[in-house]
Amino acid sequence: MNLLSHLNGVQKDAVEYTDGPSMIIAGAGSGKTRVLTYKIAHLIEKGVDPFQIMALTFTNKAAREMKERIEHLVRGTEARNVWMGTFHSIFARILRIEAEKIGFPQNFTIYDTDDSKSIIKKILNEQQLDDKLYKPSQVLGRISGAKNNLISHFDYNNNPEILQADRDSGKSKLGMIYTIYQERLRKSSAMDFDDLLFNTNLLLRDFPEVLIKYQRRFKYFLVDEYQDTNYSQYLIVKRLAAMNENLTVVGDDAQSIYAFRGANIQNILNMHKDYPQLKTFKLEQNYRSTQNIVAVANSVIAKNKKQIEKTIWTENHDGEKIRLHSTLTENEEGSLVARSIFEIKNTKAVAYTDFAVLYRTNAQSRSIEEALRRINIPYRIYGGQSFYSRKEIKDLLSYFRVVINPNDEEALLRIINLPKRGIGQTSIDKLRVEANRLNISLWDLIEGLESNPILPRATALKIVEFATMIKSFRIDLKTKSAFDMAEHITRHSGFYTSLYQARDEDEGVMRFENMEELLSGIKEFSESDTGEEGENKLHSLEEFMQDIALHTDADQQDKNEANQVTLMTIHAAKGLEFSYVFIVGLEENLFPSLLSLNSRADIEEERRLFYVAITRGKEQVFMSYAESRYKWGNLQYSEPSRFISELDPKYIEDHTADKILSSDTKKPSKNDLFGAGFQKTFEKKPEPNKLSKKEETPTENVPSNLKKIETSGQGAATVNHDQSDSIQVGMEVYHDRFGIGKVLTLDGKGADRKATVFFTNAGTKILILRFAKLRILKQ
DNA sequence: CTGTCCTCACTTTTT
DNA sequence: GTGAGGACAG
Repeated sequence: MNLLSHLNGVQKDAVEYTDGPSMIIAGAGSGKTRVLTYKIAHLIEKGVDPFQIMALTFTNKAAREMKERIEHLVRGTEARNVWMGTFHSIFARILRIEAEKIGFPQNFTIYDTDDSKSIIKKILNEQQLDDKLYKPSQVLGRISGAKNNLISHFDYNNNPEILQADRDSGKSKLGMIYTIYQERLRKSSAMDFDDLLFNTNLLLRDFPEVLIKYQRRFKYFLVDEYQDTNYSQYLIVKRLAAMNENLTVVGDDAQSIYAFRGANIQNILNMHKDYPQLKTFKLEQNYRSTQNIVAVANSVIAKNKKQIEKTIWTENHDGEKIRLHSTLTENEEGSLVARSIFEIKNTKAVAYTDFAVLYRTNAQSRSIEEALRRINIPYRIYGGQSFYSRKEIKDLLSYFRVVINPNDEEALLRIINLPKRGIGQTSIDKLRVEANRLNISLWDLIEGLESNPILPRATALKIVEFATMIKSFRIDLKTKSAFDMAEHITRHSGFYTSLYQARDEDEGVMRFENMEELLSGIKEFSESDTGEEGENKLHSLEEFMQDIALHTDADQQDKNEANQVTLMTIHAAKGLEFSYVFIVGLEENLFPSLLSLNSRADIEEERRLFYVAITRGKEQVFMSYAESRYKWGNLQYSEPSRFISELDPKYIEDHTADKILSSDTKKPSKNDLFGAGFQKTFEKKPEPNKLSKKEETPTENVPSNLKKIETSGQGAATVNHDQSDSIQVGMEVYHDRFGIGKVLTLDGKGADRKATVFFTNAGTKILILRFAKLRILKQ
């Protein structure tokens, strides 16, 4: 196959430039993945052994998709031998091979963020530090930041500037926490995410023979999303590629959205310093989006000061303008989106998979979700609570973790009394203190408990029993298949029975099913024959578990890849594209996030995030904001995002005034998808509570332009002497206790009629009008 | 030791 | 509204 014929000029040049360092600056939608996959395919066609190619991606999903695409391009099954994966998974693999050199067992456990946080909490507790001052997530962030810049806990505690900074912020104990944290990890034979990269750097720095081994082994390196790499990742690549410098990095500074976790845009800006003979290719033609989308995206990103100069353009058609809408509440925003999807789907004959709803924070998914469910639109939420982070799954995985690595204290503590076996908190605390005192792992202590009676006989006996059970599981670890092993553990630990019996509880059935799903996933894994050499290789539980912590929800192969609308954060949407994209929650303090308002750099990152969101769209982009939204359980008033005013109005169709018109004059026209939505949402309960579910009338399910126009006049015709009946959204009212306020929403009927009112002095209150005796100040 | 009830803090974004 | 963690009774 002539690979190169599918590429444009620059793409072709970039693909053909195989020997030597190169950087591809790839604008959104410019065929970045295409170039990467074709380049790898091209290398293989040229005769490069796939085993000598290392391709690093940002997500597992990207790796998998790229692999599939290469397999389509290259004959045979060769392509699967490319070392392709995330930084974390590839180097975890290498670390397992070399673990002993840096003092870890080959079966070390990878701790996820929950595990890490849990350790931090324990340390804070033991050290009697206030967890309000030392917020676990912030402490972890600080440690993570240090590691990503290759500052060990030793370096940290010897760096006067860092220590001073910590003292200045009143958190002088951070260095100590870092040290203890690392000790705990080591005692548990565990590494956190950052350690995987940190320790890889140690390995390559301190063991020249290892460095040379991998430098010889890999001849070609390709790095995707290079703008999102941190210093630690940068240095790994630099070291490995140092021998022959066949390094290709692909990225777009305009899409750098992970600075918050240490990504360093300088990595891309400074490439030419490390590699003077660097060849740079700029992919500037966008093949994905319409003229309007590209233009509006360009107008947004132009507001950023710091960027590599480039001009993204497209030959695609103009397309529709970007539609901008506002609603009164987040629930109305949800309805608006749901209705629009419904109508576009029907008028344009497209699939649900062509739609995506993108938001800044996971918490925003709820209102969208409810609205979609209400009119029976199938959807899938990515991110948020992942399968692997559900309690029952974490519990069962903890069993497997302990069996594989009994030193894994986090896992051990999770299961030592699960199901209940009479080992309570008091005993566990005593054991932990004792283990710390002896400086041994918790497992080492309980394994030899008979000879160290620090607990009442009865309790000690129960613990010995538990330890014996774990030991018995360990016997078959190397000989049994992953599934046989997993099933054996699940049944003989009492875990299966306890979940089975709990099926009549609220979430019981789901838990049980989740457990079964995990087991069937393991079964699938056991029976797979993806081994590089020969099919009859036994797939062990150890193998299954080794990078499970690195899997996220988005990586799960979409089995029931039905026709579904996609809901995800903008971060999660990076690299994806959809015909119709809804960007919701464009409100100040939400997007841009409140926490980003401190510095220009942070705002610029938010803006890049906005840019990423817009450029996901192929055909049309919709934006919306809600004037009020629930935060921390109560209603908050919000203002439109500053980003909205940065959009070039030439490409915008502004509907933010619609709702005012819709209540009296405006009639929905045929293609006014949103207008109809407003008619309806206007007098619908904005807050779906228990009642709204069952009281839904059949008309609820028919989102149509034709309905309910007659009710749109709402209050205009109502003549009633009781003032509470004439209260309208937007009015200024007076309350005896709360003072002056503005009516945000109204819902309910008759005696139940309620108003959400924002009071200047008292905040937002929901009032039952029958009792509230509001007086109208201004219409 | 276990279960239940109450309080409170919580929201960025992810490997 | 939710989930984690503390207080307290059995």
